[in-house]
Amino acid sequence: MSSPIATISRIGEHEGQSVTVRGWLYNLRESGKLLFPIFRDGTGLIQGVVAKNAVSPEVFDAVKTLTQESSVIVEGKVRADKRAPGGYELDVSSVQVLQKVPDSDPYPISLKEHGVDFLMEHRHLWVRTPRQAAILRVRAEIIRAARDFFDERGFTLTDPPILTPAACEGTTTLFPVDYFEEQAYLTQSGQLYIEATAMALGKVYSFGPTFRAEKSKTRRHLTEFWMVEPEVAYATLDDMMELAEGLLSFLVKRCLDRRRNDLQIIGRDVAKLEKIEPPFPRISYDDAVKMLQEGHQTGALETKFEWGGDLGSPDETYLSSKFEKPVMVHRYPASVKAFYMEPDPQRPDLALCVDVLAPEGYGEIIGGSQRMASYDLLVQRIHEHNLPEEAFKWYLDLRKYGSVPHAGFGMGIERAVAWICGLEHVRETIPFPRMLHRLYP
RNA sequence: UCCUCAGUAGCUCAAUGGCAGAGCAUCCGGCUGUUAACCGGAGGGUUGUAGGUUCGAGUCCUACCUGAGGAGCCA
Repeated sequence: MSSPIATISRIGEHEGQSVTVRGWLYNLRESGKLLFPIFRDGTGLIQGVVAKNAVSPEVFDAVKTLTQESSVIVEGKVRADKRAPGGYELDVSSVQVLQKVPDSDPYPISLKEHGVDFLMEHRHLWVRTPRQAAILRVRAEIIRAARDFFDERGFTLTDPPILTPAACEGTTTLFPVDYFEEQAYLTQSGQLYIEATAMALGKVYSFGPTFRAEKSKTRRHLTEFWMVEPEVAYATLDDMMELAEGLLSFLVKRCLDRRRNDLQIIGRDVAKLEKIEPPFPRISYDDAVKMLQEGHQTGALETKFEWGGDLGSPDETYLSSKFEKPVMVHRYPASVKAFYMEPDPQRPDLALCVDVLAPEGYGEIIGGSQRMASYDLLVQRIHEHNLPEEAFKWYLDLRKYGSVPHAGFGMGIERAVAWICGLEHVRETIPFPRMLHRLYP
């Protein structure tokens, strides 16, 4: 193979030249003495053409007997052709088969439809299909964009620990870990720790995995997922809402700019994404309750929503369906929210918090709040929630030594990817999803 | 934890209580422009597991296992 190695996504740069493509056989069609192998290299697909009278019998035979996903290095001349899916074809001159998938044990994932369980059981192979690869590229773009967003705004990345001594919020179920014969847990949020680094560096963020041992079985849940969490000293709830709408708009715009082709492969209606720009609608919890009660009267919602409760999944879906942009619901009753949230000075029964609900029924993708600044009130809340004060001693220190108003939020990467890609389920947004009843592969 | 649904060929699915079937994949043959190619042929089965009803169970009943969707909780 003497010709230069080409990348399929940029094969057009080599039009008229002989190139080497290193990849796998995606599919093979034949018509008599013509073979149409389609190769993939991780960046795209290109159709090869092999005519029996144009190559040696060895080359023709080698391609003719190729099986799906066999690894091959092929050499050929790039030619523009309107009949080809990518616009270019490869006139194959030679082929080197690295490993042929045996006839006796063919590649399990065919080009036909498959069931969810089968695909999940073969996730290590499923990621090779063009649609899954496109989703993973969009995920990578969203992660890169999120980091760019915060880096460009003067935030410092500070990584919180993954092994923690106690629950951060004391609400959800944690995965226990034996830590040298001491009980430890996998983190469910880095928030408490980045509150500490925010007091050191001003504007910080974390990006890392989080773990929830909840027995949730829905299209929105994973037991292991990734979160981006900014935390800002001297910031208020309003600052956070502005930051959140800025972040989401930035992520969407970046995907439209750089991953439009992948969104097309996935089948995303990008017209809906084009509308995502600031400002986002802001509604108070009180307003949300009114809307939900109207929804019940018109028959759109089964149960009547009473003031004081947390929003359920159908409630979130209903609210978000009323807007084309993400909607920010703020100031929930303090009783349904976490212990560390600052009360609204106008109405102390409310928490200065916000949930951002993505449109098209994707539900909550961001949750944030202004954090409690008062030492005494925080101690009181820790007791009210029956949390061990000893474990929060260091956290209380932050209120003892130069306490300031501060705020932050967390965005679930997988939910954001699911929304931007328009997916039915978050399990397709991460290479190897961890769910209830799913630890393999 | 609760509710609903589903387990039949490697995959996707059929089969009124009466002989276990099709498409795809694999193999063989045909076709010089195929687009999840097409046409002809071949091989491929402990119907999730264990019991029960029946002359006879993939089908009906009971329990269990596995998975999916939803609720609660959350990002």
